[in-house]
Amino acid sequence: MAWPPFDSPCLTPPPDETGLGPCAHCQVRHLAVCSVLTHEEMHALDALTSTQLLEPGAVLARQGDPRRHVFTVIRGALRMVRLSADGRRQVAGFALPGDFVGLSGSPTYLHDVEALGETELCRFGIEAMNRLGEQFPHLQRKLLERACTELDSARDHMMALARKNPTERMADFLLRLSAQQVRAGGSATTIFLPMPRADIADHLGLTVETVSRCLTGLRNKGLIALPETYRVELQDLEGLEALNGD
Amino acid sequence: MAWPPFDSPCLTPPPDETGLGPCAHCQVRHLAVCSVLTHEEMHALDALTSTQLLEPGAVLARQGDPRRHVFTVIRGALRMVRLSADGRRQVAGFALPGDFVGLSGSPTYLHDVEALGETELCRFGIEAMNRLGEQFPHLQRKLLERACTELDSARDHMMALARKNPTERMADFLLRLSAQQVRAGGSATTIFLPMPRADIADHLGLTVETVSRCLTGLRNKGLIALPETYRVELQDLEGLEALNGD
DNA sequence: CGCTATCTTGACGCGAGTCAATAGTGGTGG
DNA sequence: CCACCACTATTGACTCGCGTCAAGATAGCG
Repeated sequence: MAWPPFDSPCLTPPPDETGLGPCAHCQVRHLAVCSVLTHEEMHALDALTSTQLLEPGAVLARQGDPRRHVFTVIRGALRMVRLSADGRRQVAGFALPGDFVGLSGSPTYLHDVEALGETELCRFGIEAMNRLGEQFPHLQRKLLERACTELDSARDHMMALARKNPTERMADFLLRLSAQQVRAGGSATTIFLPMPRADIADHLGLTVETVSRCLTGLRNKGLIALPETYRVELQDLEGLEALNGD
Repeated sequence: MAWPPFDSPCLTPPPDETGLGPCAHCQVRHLAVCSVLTHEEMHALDALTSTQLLEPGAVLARQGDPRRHVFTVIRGALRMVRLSADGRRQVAGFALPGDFVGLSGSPTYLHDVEALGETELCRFGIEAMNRLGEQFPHLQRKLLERACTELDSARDHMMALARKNPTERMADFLLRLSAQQVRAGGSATTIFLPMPRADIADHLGLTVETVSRCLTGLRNKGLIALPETYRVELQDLEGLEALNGD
């Protein structure tokens, strides 16, 4: 399988000469749930986490496997995929740097979790996570906040799937990616797509062909440019927002 | 507007002769998040809650209003409705007895919340709720669990909206209602629909006509019976599950 | 340089939306 | 008690947008 060429900045932590643990140097700490912990509290975290490096396409978790770990994405991207018995595919979402993966009430994973491009992440055991949550109520509070935010965006997406046409869904998707990139300190208008068209299609409840047609449609209207297959320039944010509707 | 005839059992709390507060007598305590609190802890709750009775169609919250309260449904049912600028409508979900309404990260309500039939609920201020969460970490933990469960079911529903045909969505919906009723101690096969067809349609991303056609289709296949407009008999659970797919 | 996988573009058909008519249901007032 | 009205649900006929199928274009990789 061919993968989108990844250009994530290489964020190797600097050598530790401060006596602080690796978590204190974490490149995505300001984005991650761990941001609520003090330096001392993070020492407890250091003992419970390990970083993990995934090759493009590597499978982190398989739908149905016992759910033993949760993750924070440090670099790269993940996709969460559900496959039904008859082969229908749905991408529940993508996780970018700073995102927390694993908020679920199920004892087993409900999605395959796969790396898009080379991806680095931070792994916690679920048990450890729960103990940590009881130990540090503000961490649990932060997790609740995250869960609530994700609920809001899941409901937004339900609205899109239920009531928006393909072009509107595409605009919605691009704007969400843009916002996510801005939060991570990136550009609002130059978007890098870490996933192939098929993933976008399965995320938006469309086919690859329709995704392609929508993109060229938006290009022909002058709302976006497509300098490369995996890069989108948002040329008219207001136009896109108007399209997106509400 | 005409409303489905409600037949919720009348669950007036018995007179208090035990010295315990009203929360201890709550009819849905075993279903609600409050179930994790001890009798003593519930005294703190008694001081912060008030029950509220809504007429059919009453509006509890309006999309865009500042989000000041959260709720537990005691009797009846609520719908959460989002309306876009151009009038497209989506019902994000229904809340039945025991359900907690208000998990969100937004400072304003993202949905209209409206009563289906006469509905009784328990109201908490958000501030009070947050303080209570810090005071009782196991309550916050329970809220996190709820949020995670809701996330799972939101993602299930995303899969349905993105990849299932109308009949499959209908089967999925009926089975979810059935499961919800079982949890509340009701029958698995005799389902009461507290909402009109338009709400089902807007929940499943369909039109009223399609909902109607799907129901008669399922009836003609012998999977369900429709003794009344607002009552469904599930006559072949396995058949429905097979239809639902995955 | 050719192989393979992805993306794009085109032609066609079908399933669900739209529009319209009919049937049912509950509420009200004569 | 029944007639009427307003509203919801059901059913039918038609339309069209998106999925399906098929053919090229493009790009990464050996």
